[in-house]
Amino acid sequence: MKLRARTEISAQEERAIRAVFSETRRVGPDQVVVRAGEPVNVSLLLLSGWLARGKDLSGGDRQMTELHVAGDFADLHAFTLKRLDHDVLSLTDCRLAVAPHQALRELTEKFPRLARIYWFLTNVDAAVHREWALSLGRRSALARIAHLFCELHARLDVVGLTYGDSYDFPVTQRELAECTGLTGVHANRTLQELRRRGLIELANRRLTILDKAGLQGVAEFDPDYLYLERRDF
Amino acid sequence: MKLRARTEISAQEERAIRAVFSETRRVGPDQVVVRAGEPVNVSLLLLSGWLARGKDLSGGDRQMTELHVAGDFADLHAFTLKRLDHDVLSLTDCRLAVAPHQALRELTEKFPRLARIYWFLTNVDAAVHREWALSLGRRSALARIAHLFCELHARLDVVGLTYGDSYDFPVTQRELAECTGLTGVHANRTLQELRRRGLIELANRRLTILDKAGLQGVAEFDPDYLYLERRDF
DNA sequence: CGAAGCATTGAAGTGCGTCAACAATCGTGG
DNA sequence: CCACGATTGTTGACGCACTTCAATGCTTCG
Repeated sequence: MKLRARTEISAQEERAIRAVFSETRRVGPDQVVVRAGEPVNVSLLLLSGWLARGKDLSGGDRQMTELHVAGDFADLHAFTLKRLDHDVLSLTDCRLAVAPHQALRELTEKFPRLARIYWFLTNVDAAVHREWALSLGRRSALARIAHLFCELHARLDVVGLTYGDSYDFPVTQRELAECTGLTGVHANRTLQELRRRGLIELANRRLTILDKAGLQGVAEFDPDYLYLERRDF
Repeated sequence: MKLRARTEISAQEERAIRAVFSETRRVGPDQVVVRAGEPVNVSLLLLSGWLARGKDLSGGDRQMTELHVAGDFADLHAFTLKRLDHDVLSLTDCRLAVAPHQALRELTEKFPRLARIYWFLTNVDAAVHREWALSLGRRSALARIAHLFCELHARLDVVGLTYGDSYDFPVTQRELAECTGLTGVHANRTLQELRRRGLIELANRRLTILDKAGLQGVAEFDPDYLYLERRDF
């Protein structure tokens, strides 16, 4: 569904893609799904739930580098890297489809177009990293959180997980702070400021964007970096 | 040279790679080499000089997302993305080799192994982005700059551009600040603190690491994220 | 040689961090 | 179904790392 939002996938390609996944796996919340540094020979497609990628410093501080939702190939880059420089963490219960690298290698050799599509997906992840770097380096706390909420709405919309201007947001304030380079306390105060301005509602793990133009304005959000438009490969 | 530092390249592969580049181009310092959003159908291998990738906010603030040195394929990800979400900027005089995407496509279809190698290179760029996100989100100004100096030493070493513990560093303090999410003023003060601690020397666009263990300690630098080890593809 | 960019310094301000306490909610076992 | 501990969210007081503004000297280069 996520691929078809961007390009045509033939029946033959779809069969080949489905054949890559050897099994599905379930993990509970707050698990280390893949640990940094360990050799990996499979990649994980997230079917449901939320994952995060995060790097730790020795002092205990953690920086998330991306959030993943259903449809995301969470560690496809491990196909070429063979180990990860960060942990993959489950934020909720998750269902994962497992793609052995050997099968991915055969798929991409047989279907160079699919290789380009998967390569593209990892490059979009890199584009998300760059946008986060811009947030972390130059945006205020208010704009960082606003921007993240805009990004997630756009990405969840692709896979049909938005309900108008709202979506499930099962991320704790501490985790949100770990994404935005803030402390939990300040993330809390910033959320309250977003509420006070009438931009969002956030309660019971459900986020509603009350003023989309206002939120996007605060964030200077422009979805170009998500490369959502349809295209040839 | 950069590829051969990591893996074997056969004579046949080398010929095919060389044939991809159609021409070389020169640009002066402080030029926009590729502008965000514009369609691109070539990628640029940096032969000499320094490039940066940067994103701007409306207020005039700029965040660099990566620095590039000789041997780097500065916008290889454009091969799959077809436009960039950021500008590519020249910091110095640069020589660039131009790789048309059509030729890259033929190369990667004919040599799936080279496709994986190039895919790998873009994924290493993403790993650098993640490390920068960790710096921007969680490291102090001192650690951010120290970390960048460690990263550049490791990367320049691969292509033979270090002289022991020093290397040419033609980056202004303003540009350094744009990389590290600081103001120029604070980058200046932080550099002085690094000098005061006897960790570095920086003068005449030449950086010398006086205390490598000390600098790496301040930065919590671990080169694993650069994926420099030799490997099969 | 002059202008423009770059590096440096000082003084003052602020956005976010830290510490600490408490409230609300969740999850789990009895 | 309730009890209770643990996690999450909220609030206040205070501190500090970094920013802002402004001025001055230093390079660089046409």
